[in-house]
Amino acid sequence: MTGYAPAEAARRSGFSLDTLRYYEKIGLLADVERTAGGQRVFTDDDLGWLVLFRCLRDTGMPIAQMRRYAQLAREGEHTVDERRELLRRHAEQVEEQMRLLQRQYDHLREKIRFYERLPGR
Amino acid sequence: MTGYAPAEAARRSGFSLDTLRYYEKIGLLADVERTAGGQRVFTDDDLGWLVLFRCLRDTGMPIAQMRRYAQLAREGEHTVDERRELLRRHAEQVEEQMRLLQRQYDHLREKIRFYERLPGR
DNA sequence: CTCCAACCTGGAGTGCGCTCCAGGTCAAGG
DNA sequence: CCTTGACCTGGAGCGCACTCCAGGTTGGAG
Repeated sequence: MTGYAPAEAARRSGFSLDTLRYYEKIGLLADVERTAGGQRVFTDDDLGWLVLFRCLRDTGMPIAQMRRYAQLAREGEHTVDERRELLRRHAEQVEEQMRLLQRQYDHLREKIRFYERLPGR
Repeated sequence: MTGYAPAEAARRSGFSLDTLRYYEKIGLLADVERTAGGQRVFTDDDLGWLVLFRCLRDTGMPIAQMRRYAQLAREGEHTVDERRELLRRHAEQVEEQMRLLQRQYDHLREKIRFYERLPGR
């Protein structure tokens, strides 16, 4: 029964304390356990969710969509198809994002080459 | 002497009219020509800048830095070294961004594989 | 038991990059 | 000339994802 204090959860997940509270407030992270006194105790499961949120956030998924995913997961087994499809559609968008980024990176490198070939240094 | 009306410039650059005006207002795009009556006329040169801004924006450069670059370019030849370095530093950040995106994309694909391997469909 | 760093809440504030609006002006086709 | 759609300005507003704050509570070390 591992439990992490807020500061520890923040350190492990890379999110700030405020962000963890925010994620709970908007219903991304649900039912975070509390001590008798009301202080949060994060479980390994919570940490797992945070790792996923980081992945989705870093790949540009809007919070509303992450919330939808989390919501579906909470509804149980019968939503697995929808969850899988949601992730697949997102993955496609990430692929598009990567292609665009690569393309613009190539432009950028060419622009830099232009500067490097400039006469007089 | 090609000149483009605002709507045409927007179409060609992919930026909205409002964004074009905004870019001029904040000093990204300087000295856009006008008709006698005050309406903007975009040149091929302006369009070139817009293509660059799109590249930089799509690769995540903040507007303040784009403005700095544009400022340097306007100051003349003696800023080429600084401009090149600015672009190089940015390119490095884009590389880092691409690595992160790839890493998180891999996580995402693995998560999707998890769903695909799920027993019972 | 005391202390104090870490935690709590609700709500306001921030930064970014646009986007929209009202109320007027311009200019090209008919 | 007249119409009308594209354009102008200054400034307010928006959506997102946090981030910060005040004022109070908790809980483990000593």
